[in-house]
Amino acid sequence: MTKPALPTKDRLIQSAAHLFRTRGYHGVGLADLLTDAKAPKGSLYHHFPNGKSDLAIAAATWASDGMLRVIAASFDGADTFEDGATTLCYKLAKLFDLSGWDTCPIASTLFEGPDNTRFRDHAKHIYDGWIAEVQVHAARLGLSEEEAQRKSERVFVLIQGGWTLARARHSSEILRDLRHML
Amino acid sequence: MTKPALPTKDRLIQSAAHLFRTRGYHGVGLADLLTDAKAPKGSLYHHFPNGKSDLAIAAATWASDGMLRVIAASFDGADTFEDGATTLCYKLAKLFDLSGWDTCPIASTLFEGPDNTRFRDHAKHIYDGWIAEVQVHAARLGLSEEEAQRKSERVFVLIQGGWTLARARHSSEILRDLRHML
DNA sequence: GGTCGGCTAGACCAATCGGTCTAGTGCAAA
DNA sequence: TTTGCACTAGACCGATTGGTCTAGCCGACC
Repeated sequence: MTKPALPTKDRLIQSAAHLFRTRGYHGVGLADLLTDAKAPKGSLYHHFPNGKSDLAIAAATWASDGMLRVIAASFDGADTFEDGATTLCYKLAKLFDLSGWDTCPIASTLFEGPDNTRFRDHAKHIYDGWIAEVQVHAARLGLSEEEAQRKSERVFVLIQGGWTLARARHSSEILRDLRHML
Repeated sequence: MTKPALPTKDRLIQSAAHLFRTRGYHGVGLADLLTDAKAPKGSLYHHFPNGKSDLAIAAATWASDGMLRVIAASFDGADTFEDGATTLCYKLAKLFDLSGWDTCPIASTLFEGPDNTRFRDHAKHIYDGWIAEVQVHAARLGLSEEEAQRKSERVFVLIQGGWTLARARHSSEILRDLRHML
């Protein structure tokens, strides 16, 4: 579960991303976190002066960067918007199976934090970033600006909802079926 | 926030549903719960021998029953499936605004509990119940069985994803826009 | 009137929570 | 070699956690 080659800060971020995703922000104690990351408490508060909440923000950002890469990879070789979106659904289905059927890493981390406005603002920022990324590809693939916006929001909504249902069912099938709802 | 007329058990369930929805299962302590419900600890463990986890299941069930009523009310007077689904979107948008922009009560309660299989199985059961309810109305309104299944799953996915985005944005607009994605 | 059981009431508990603080390590620049 | 700083290490803290347990209230039935 741990990667001894990585620097402490990165190990903390990745452990946090993983644990928050599976058990939620409040469901993870510092003890679990530090054990998983093989780091002492002092290191946590050195790298993240505000402790758990700072770490949660960093973990969500890190997870979001990964998602942005998946979106880019899905659309980069695509000929049409539908092709790209379909590839994205398949990639996420595979990711879902590999991850052990966890929740959306952003929602599980940022939707229940103590410092509500800061967490929620960050979630909004991250989600808007995903939609914007899809939108860029939509525009590049020939959609009008208005169409690009509408369709990228729809892709986000479908994926978010599909992921939730997939988690409840322990099956990635619905994620692949999303391609028929584009 | 509390309804002194209601019996203790119901007050506990409704307080739990409300608090779990806003802060998540682990984000709510028994102390908050009991204060909000104006009940002593003894009553909790009398009505729910397994404590917090039993209460969470009951609260999710109660919230789900409300959702089933909203679905039924939306489709009952509808002439077409699209009409019913559109009404549902509007009703949920209004509910979202009234609720103070909370999360889906099922996801926030059941997706991070300690006893993972029991909680997740219950979430699946509830979600499948919602989809089944929509499906019944779809069939009644003339859709073929296969179409009814596909469209009811789609409605669920859209609502679930839309709700998440609405929460991040603190705006119910996207929920109303879902009608264009049906 | 007595008693029995559903329910309330909250003191109490060990365990765990997030966070602070001091001491020490090890590398890099002077 | 010495100094300084980024970082590690974990003991320690008060507060809070979920849960147990005993005592007693109070209305219903005998």
